Amino acid sequence: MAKGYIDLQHNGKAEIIKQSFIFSGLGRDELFELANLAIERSFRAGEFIFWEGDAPDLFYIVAEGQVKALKHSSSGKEFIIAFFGPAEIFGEVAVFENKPYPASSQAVTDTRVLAIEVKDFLSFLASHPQVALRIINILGGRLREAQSRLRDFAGERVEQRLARTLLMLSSKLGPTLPFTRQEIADMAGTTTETAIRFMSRLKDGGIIRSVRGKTIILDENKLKLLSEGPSQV
Amino acid sequence: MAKGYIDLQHNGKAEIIKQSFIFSGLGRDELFELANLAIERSFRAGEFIFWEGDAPDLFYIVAEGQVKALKHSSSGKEFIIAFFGPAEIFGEVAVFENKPYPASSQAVTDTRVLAIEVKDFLSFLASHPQVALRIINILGGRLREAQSRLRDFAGERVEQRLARTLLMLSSKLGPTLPFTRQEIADMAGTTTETAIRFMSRLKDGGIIRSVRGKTIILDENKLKLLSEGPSQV
DNA sequence: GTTATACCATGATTTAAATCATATAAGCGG
DNA sequence: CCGCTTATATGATTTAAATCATGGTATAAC
Repeated sequence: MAKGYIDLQHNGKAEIIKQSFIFSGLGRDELFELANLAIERSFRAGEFIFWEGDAPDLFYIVAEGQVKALKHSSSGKEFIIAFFGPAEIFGEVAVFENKPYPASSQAVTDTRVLAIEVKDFLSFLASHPQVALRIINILGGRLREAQSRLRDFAGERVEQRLARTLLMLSSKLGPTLPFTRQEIADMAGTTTETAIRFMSRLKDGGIIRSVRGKTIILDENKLKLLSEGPSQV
Repeated sequence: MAKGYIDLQHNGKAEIIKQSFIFSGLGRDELFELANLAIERSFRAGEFIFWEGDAPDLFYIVAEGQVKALKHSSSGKEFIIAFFGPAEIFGEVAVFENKPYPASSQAVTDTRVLAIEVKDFLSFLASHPQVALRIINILGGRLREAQSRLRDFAGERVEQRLARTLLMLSSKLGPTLPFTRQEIADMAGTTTETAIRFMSRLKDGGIIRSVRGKTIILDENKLKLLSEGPSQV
């Protein structure tokens, strides 16, 4: 096989790996080392990458597309933990504890991911402590946000939860949010109808504009006021 | 100061540090190095160790007593994220991101803690990668549990949430739980009255026995059945 | 181009849990 | 030992959000 061809393939994976926060400080040789370990996989929109409860044998990075992590209640109701875009790691909670994946991961759009065998990844980590520190940073951020959402679910009304969900999504993705009302409802822990009513009020108030399956936030400051809870006069 | 006296003091701190999961693999010299860095502080029951939003300058380990991490809703309602007992680290979410503490920490009982300056701790981490891997393990476990609770809050009824809260506490502390109905309610995201009604039903059903401020779980299997959600006939 | 499905929308009704009210008992502090 | 505070308990009422029902439109699939 022509060397040029191999290098191109490796260069593609290395480029994605380099964009990932936890690896962005690595040198060229280390990036290629990881690229050698990484397998690329493709999934159609709607396909599951792994299921909650599966054995955690692979560590994942999104190369292209969008992935959501989700759990189900005892009655089958879907709850969306997070969305992941290009260069983001996912499935990481299970991997370091050697316990089953705590959530399922599903491709929202047609998606390509890089997968690294856990044993290979842990070996790599052992000799690259700066990557471990980056992972601590990522996990800390995710734990901070999870705690914030827990507090919201325990003690805030549904419209605050919805407003905060929109703000969190826009801080991550920008003002254009590619989500249906049902997906927004599943992240905020409410029903589709409740999310529809709330979003309609935002449209009427000039806070958002939306077309089917996509929401554009026009007035983030008003949304922030809504997220702060009932006004205390 | 007599050397024997210094060693006794160091040995006390080193002993606590050694019991902490993240440090349990360290050698004697490393434990003493950390003990040198650690400051001991005492708090009376009810005192706050730090507040949500404070700058994250210290990393903490419980030496003796019990600490709770808590947040407040926009209406001031208290939500308990977790309890920490001897040898457990806390305040760690903020420290690795250099962002404010996301929750307050309060001594539940009279409590002694060890505090390490963040800059000293990060230096220590940089040269002890096995500690970083342990921290990843701890953060992963906490994130897994936070995601599970998020799913519960979003989609389960209050009695499932209460039953799961009791099961989670007992898996950590054993069958005797030193919590009031209000503390259990604050962890499960409900009101004190709702928790009281639920616990009274458990008493009537022979599942628990309780005395003021303390609950003993008698039948964990029945509690598990209750936690599984409404029976689907 | 047509049909089916998914998404958005609105209204009416139900319900789980919160809220409010009140009472009793246990434990702590002086 | 007494008084006060906190914790547990029960009942009635309210309410926020879920549920159910129905309809319209846009988009995708055939």
